[in-house]
Amino acid sequence: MRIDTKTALLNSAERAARARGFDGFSYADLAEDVGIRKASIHHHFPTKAALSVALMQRYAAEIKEALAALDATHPSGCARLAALIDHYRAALNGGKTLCLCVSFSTSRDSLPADVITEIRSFRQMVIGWLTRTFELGQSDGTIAGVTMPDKEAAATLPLLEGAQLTARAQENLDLFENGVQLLRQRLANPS
Amino acid sequence: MRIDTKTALLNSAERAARARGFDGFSYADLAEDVGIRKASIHHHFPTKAALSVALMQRYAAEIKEALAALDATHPSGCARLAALIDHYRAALNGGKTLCLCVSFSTSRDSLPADVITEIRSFRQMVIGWLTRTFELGQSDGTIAGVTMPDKEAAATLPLLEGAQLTARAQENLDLFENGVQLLRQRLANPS
DNA sequence: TTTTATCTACCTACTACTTGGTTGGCAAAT
DNA sequence: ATTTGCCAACCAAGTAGTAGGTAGATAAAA
Repeated sequence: MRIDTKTALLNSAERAARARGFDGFSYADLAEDVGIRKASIHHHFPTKAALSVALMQRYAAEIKEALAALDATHPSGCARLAALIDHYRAALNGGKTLCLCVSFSTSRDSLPADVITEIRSFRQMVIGWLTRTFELGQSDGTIAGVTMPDKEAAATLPLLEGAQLTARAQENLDLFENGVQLLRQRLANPS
Repeated sequence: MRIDTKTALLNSAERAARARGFDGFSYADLAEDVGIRKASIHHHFPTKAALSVALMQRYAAEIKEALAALDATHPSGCARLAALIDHYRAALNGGKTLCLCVSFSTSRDSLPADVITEIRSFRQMVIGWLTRTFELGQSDGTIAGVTMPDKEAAATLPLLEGAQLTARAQENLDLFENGVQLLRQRLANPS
């Protein structure tokens, strides 16, 4: 099944951005990857800034769906949290890529204001989800030691992102696991 | 007092790298900042890769000294940890810069292998220091809830780094504080 | 002390690409 | 007929770097 060029470009750009950051890839990289001329990309994305907006919006929509799916398929707080940890681990692609939000954050000065706003919304959304998850884990007793779910959430997202960074720098998933080990140990019995 | 050009270049490059990442600044930026011709920079740093090595080595040496100074001036576990948290907060420069290690991590594909190795050593050094700090905090009773100092350390560095990322993306120090709030609450009475 | 040689650190001019983008055109699909 | 999506050709600015040269400082020799 052939996908449309615009989607192929978004996929290619996302891989590149998550591996090398916004300043680390160019339209020439995408052109080669997708198999069209560099100038043709402008038909779909007139500027690199526009591309970054599209990337971030798509990424946020996708994780929104993913979080909803986690809610639907995991009944307990601990199971949900474990699933999110695994989601962040999987986003590493064996240590080759980061979450888009993370990779964009260090080159935020190169990004349009819209994307900075989207990044903020993205993090707020995930922290909101984490807050509810810690609340659930507190009430169903499957996450140990939760006294302030909102503060747990506010600490957990930077932990996941920082652990991604470490693992990405060394291309080593064990380093992600080292970072989240204590958190995993608080989970009753994720299933 | 005039500093030597090489040091001025390192200072300029460090500011730029910590603000915009390795791929986000060029020799032209440094030339303008320091006030010499771009081509002259090659006299001091033959390649951008060599510059990155020098930057990382200097940064690691500086934080090594900083950690030793924290040890000397803060007798309790909680005081030391609080001081490190403040160090990472101060490295944000009001939200304008990141720790060099963090800013380099997302563009690690652009960096020489030596720097990747240095980044790993840097993080190990900080985690080692954190481990000893949590051990101290456990034995002197000034950090609450420490059962496994090494695992605490392994979680704390990514938390600090992730919290930096969040604050940098939005240029808002409150977001750093939100991330480390729970950790701060475990500190008895830092002084 | 003066002169000479060497070193350091800068310069100009240049290289070979590379970057994100513009423009006009054409072929295929609708 | 119109729209979509690609092309080639091009643009101006930018990238990391090379090479030869010069001025000033410093050290060594006369």
